[in-house]
Amino acid sequence: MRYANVAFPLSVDQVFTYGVPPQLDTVLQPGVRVLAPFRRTKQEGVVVERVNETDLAPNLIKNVSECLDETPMFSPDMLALTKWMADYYVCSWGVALYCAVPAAVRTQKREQVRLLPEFSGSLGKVQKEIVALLEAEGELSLNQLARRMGLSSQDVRSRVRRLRERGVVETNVTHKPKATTQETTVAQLVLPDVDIEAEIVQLKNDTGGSEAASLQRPVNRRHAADTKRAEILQLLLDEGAPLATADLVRRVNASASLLSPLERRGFIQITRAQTVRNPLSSESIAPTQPFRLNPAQSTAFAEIQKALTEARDHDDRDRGTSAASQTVGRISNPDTFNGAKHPLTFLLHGVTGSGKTEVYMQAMADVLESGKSVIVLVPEISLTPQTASRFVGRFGARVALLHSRLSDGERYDQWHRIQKGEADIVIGPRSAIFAPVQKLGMLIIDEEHSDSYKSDTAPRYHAREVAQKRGTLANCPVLLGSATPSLESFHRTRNGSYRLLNLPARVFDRKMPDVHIVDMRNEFKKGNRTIFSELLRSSIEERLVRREQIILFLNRRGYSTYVFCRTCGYVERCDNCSISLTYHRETQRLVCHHCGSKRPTQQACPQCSSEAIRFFGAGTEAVEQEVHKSYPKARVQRFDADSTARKNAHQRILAEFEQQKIDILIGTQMVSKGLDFPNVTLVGVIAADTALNLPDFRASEQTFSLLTQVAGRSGRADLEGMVVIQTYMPEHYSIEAAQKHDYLDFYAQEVVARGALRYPPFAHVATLLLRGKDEQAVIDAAHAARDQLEIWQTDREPASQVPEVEETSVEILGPAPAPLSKIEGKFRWHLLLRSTYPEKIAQLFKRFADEPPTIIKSKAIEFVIDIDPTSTL
DNA sequence: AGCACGCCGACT
DNA sequence: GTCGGCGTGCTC
Repeated sequence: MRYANVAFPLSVDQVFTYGVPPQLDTVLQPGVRVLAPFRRTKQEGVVVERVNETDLAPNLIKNVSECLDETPMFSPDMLALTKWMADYYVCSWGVALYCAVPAAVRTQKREQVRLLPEFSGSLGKVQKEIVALLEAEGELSLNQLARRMGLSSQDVRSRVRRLRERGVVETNVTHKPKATTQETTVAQLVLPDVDIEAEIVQLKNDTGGSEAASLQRPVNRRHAADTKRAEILQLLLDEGAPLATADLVRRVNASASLLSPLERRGFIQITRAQTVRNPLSSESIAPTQPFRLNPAQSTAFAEIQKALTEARDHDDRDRGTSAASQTVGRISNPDTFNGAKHPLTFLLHGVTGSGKTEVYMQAMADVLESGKSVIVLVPEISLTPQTASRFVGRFGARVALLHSRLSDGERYDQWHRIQKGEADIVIGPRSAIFAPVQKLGMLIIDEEHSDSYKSDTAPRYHAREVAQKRGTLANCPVLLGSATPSLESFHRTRNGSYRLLNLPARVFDRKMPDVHIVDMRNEFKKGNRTIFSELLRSSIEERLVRREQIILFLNRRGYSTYVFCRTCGYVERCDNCSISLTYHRETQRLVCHHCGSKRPTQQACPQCSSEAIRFFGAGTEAVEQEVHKSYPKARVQRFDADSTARKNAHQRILAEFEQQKIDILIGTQMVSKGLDFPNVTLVGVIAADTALNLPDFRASEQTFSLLTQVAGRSGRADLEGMVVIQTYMPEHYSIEAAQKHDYLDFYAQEVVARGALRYPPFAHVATLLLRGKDEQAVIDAAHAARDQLEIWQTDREPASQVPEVEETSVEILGPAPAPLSKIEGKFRWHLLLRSTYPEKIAQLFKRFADEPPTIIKSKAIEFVIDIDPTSTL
């Protein structure tokens, strides 16, 4: 194979053909990252295939300059997976590849600028500034120059280019990896244990002087040092392995200067060694044993186990055929991933508290036993120490935990640990679906309905769909779990593409909490103008008396959701976004929850100077205040993005709640998932219908799911739980179904609504969002986009027409202003595409991305393609 | 996506 | 004749 095709993370979906220098021939396997000459510079990309033929004229072909990996960073499966993503979600292969890898493994380009000895002639003002800076600092990178001068990097680049042409400066481009393996100094024992023990005794005896001796300070100090030395040796002895010196001195609380005498005297050796930055190693977590499964859990587990065994047998039979090579480049319908050939996806539908995690863990143990690995996805929000410790407690150091708080270095090390097979369980958020495990035995997605599995940047993939594809490629089962499955997933159990497993009851026969619906219209009629209904009030009082704990849920941060002038009707709005500002009492600021901009509150109306400015719409801060007012002695804590902003605040609050130092926890979404506190017997939902009123086709599903999840926090142990849901729409089916804990009832009603409107799961939808600062240009672009798509849609060449596919196989709706019509100063319009053939939508969008209407470029309009969006706001 | 190129008006 | 600023189009 003479050439290597390289994909770059550019927006153009195209591979580039390079020559292979002889010394790189063996190492340039598909999947390795390379540096290759690209335009004037070098660019990092990925070899996706080796080929013998090319249409290109030989003189146009350049050679790959450098190979960045000894072994491929992407396995054949991962190449196939990312290719599928590129086709399905409409992005370039290169972008999909780099989305599957942590940013920390990417090389970073730096362009250093250096002054040449002599230069003459006149220079422009900016150029003189550049020269002056370089004279002062010697050498600077382009980015540093840009920052120091407050210019855009393009501006600096063009200045530097001219300086370079005139021989004033020279530049030098380097490509360095962002994170690399870390080396630390470690200490290790070099003498046999007995000798060390003898020395420890020796050192201790020296210090064993009389009390009087301690009055003599120099002696005392030396003795203290000897004690520390003894401790150091003891620690190394106990550890039985080399220990980082930094760790060592920290743990015995000694100075590092004590080490070198020990080395000089030949007891220890101090060397540099590669270390793995493992964020788990410092935590000690109590091991847990498998529980005895109840009948429903056993049945579910048995089914999964059967599939695991079948997958294994299947593997043994077909070893050698690569699933990857068969599927590269084909667009697949997610509904057909698991055709008759691999009926491998399970939906574990278990009510809250039914012990889904235990089923996962026993299935995981089964996979590990066969020498394979498992990826477990959990929603980012529930990636807390509480979740982690459940898995770490069972599987210990085999777990690699990927979470957003990892440093680049930690992420890099975890990634390599997984790749080398040192960790065979990966737990992480949606991006963990790309973890480079070699022998994948199972994929688990907990809380599969969670919208955190949908990426909000290009490519806007859904981890559940990617998991389907990855499972098919690796021939391994996919296990989805939820108390409130997404409509799509449950629908697939009905049409036979998923297998349904049920856990209908809580473990240990615990009862589901009693859910009470309070119609807030009646409270208003009765003259109750406070946030709490009478029922919620009395229920809170009961719990406080009984010393049981309470969670109050409200899906809004801050104090009030809008600020309104009663005289003239003025509402405080964000200048950059089309939403009202939220008043935050704690910081005394009006905050935009979309762009984060803040401004001080006014005493009088900015428009009419009236002082009748009032706050409306309660947020968590208002609930907190109300609780303080009504129950001054209760210990209250808010748990939202504001109160957990500081480092570790998240963990600290949960720990205090667990230790019952907090009576009432007031929270947003953050309290809805995964929290498991036995003493919580009351959950109050302050306003159930905030989400219901959003103009979004998933509003009912969101509401049902949220209510069910929040309600599930109550009565998880021996104490019976109660839930109070306050609403203005008590008759809505998503609220009624949540009251009855009846998912099937909700599904039955929602599926009818979706069918009538041809929304998922009955059709695939996709959106094209156009945004820009010039409102008229955005509107024009949206219409141009619509017209263009319409033409391509009806104008297909006859050859490509499949008889049974109707001419209008893709419906194009809109354009219309997006419900959030302006965000961060950009106006937003969108189109909705709908079809039962997702590949048709992808084809249209692919063409749109390749040849967008001219107005998009000329008027600086950005466009965003979202396939299978989770919301259309 | 970068990033260089080339064009045009402003200024020396 | 140069500099600064910006739109245009290509990348093996």
